[in-house]
Amino acid sequence: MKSNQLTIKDIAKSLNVSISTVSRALKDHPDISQETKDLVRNYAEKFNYRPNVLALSLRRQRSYSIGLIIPAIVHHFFSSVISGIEELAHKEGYNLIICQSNENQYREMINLQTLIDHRVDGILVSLSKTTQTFEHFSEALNSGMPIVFFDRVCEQLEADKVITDDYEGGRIATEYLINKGCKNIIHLAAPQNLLIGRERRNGYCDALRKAGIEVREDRILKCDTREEVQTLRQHILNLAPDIDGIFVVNDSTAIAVIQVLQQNGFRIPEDISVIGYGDGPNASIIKPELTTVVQKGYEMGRESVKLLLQRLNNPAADINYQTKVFKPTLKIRKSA
Amino acid sequence: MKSNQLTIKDIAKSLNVSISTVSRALKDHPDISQETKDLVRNYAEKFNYRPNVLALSLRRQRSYSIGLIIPAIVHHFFSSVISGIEELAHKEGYNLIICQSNENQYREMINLQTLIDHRVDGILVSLSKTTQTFEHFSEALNSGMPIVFFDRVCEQLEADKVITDDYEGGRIATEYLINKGCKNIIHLAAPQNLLIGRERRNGYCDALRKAGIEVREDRILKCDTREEVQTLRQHILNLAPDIDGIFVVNDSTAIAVIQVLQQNGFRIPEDISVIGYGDGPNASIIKPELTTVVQKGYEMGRESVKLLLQRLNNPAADINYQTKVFKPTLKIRKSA
DNA sequence: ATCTAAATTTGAAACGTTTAAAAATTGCTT
DNA sequence: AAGCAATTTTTAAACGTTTCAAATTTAGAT
Repeated sequence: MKSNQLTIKDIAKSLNVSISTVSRALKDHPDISQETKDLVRNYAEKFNYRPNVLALSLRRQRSYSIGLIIPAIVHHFFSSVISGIEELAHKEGYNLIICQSNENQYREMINLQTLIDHRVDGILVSLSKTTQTFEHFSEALNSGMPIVFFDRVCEQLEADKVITDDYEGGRIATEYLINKGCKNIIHLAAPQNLLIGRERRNGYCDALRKAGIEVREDRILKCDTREEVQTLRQHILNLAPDIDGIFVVNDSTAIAVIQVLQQNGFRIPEDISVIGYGDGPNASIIKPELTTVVQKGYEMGRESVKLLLQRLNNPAADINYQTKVFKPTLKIRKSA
Repeated sequence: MKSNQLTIKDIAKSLNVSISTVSRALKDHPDISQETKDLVRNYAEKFNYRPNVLALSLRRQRSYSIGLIIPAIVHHFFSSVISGIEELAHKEGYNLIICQSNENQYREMINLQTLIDHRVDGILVSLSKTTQTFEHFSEALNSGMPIVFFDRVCEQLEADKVITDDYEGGRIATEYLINKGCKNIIHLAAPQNLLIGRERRNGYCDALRKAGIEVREDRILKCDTREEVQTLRQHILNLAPDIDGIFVVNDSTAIAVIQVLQQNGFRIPEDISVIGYGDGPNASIIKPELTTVVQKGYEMGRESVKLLLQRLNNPAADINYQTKVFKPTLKIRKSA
């Protein structure tokens, strides 16, 4: 923040006109004579005047920046969401302030406060895994802050949302396994406080029921990271001889499972079929290549910004929250 | 930017004291009586007063935000750098404005201007692949904007830098191949306008020379993305029968090469050894697992912020730019 | 009671911008 | 040459803070 930046005031002094004349000349206000406009604009051009965005925001009561709270940047899904957000936001003249919650509710709350303090015009959020209460968000919403939730949303919060139909995702994955002839399918699930966790699981359960297969609680494991696969390694291996299909809540966990199984002599998909969720670049690196549910991160990012901008540009429409739902598809490769 | 946010002015009015008293009470200024302090602070607490960061920045002539220009968020290396940056920056009270250049010089220039317009206190940059001229940066530097370059830096620019010793990286990778008995080693290189591209290549060349192996131009291919591997597919396959080692400038390209070679009947590492660069999560998914040069993204991110903060907190030390160099190590797995 | 010093509070300017309203300038008409 | 309208420019307030300098209040000493 070097303050050797030229200001409107400097221009006014140099040119011996008033500050407001400069301001108006720069934005082509009809009151100003052509002569003066040229004078001011040439000077501004020549010395590379750039308005101070901070002052503008303060004056306008609008910052043209939007905040993002995201569990972790390093996951491919999230970073592709960010790409989509960044792309559209910048194109529309907004800049992005990104905060990571690191899957931690407390950090998430701090992040939210930071963004409010910075007077962002709106906020995009994907909930952390450990978030159990939502007052911080409902307070912000009540105070009038536009918030769009994406992917990891929460039912209780009335707000704009962008999601994939995770129930459907769980269903088509499980049905595919069933159609392949699998009879004993386990599910490695996300934490059940997350809606996406419950939905994918429900899709899985309903698909089984529809096929007349009993849903067994001992065949649903909470396991959604590589690390957890290591922790549950023995448990999974004990289960392995009795099962012929696994529906896993995300790709990297699915890959870790495949690796563990392969190391222990199980053949994928001959002995056990595995389906992941996400379709990141890893999916086509693992051998056998991973059959997985496609999640459109980039598009979801864009859509979230769209929804937010709609609300920003139309603050009248107080109510009428929208939920944009992406339909998941199954990318069939070799692992199932 | 809902303006129903409580201001210091509101508090002053409600409490029938002056604005400056409120301001001072809140920051525990010794002039203010304990009584008044309590009064003000209780009120502020009760109604959840939060200072307007925009106004603060304007007044202080310091925004406590730093800008980041990065080629692409979706690459694991860069997203782990971001993580490191975000972590430390937030901890130190700075917030982060992230811009993607998408490997495009023009976008990079726009990004830079945006950040300057936002009066960030300093900027972190990793150059885009297509950046050929550097006036935009030297101008910013000259005007006093602190800039730290990381990973993709440029020799001509005098500034703080954080890099890995890429020459060394190229050297140890190539030497390892030579020690394994490889005699015909090709190099898939990054664009040579990037310093990292030249350095890794030079490391490769020198290692060959030192071993008495002729350096052949036709054995150095510009090829640093999955897509380019597809484009050069036939060329690579034509070369393949005559070679026994490949040093590739990044992991994802290395993986793509392995896949192409395997599909065409070459065995890795028996027929051809392959070494990558980066050590992202993909490296241990591919079969055979990838031997690769380790790049510490998270740590480089943190170090960049550290350097920047040093400069921000010590604007006196005009000169004396620092370059922090990380020593690369080789992670030996199965592909070489 | 008055004075003085110390303690406390307030007013005003500043950061860089916009904009409503007032003021000054111009150019026609007569 | 005066009057008037139209054109152009300026003044001032505002956005939410901080902070210097000035003003006010308090309390102790006479």
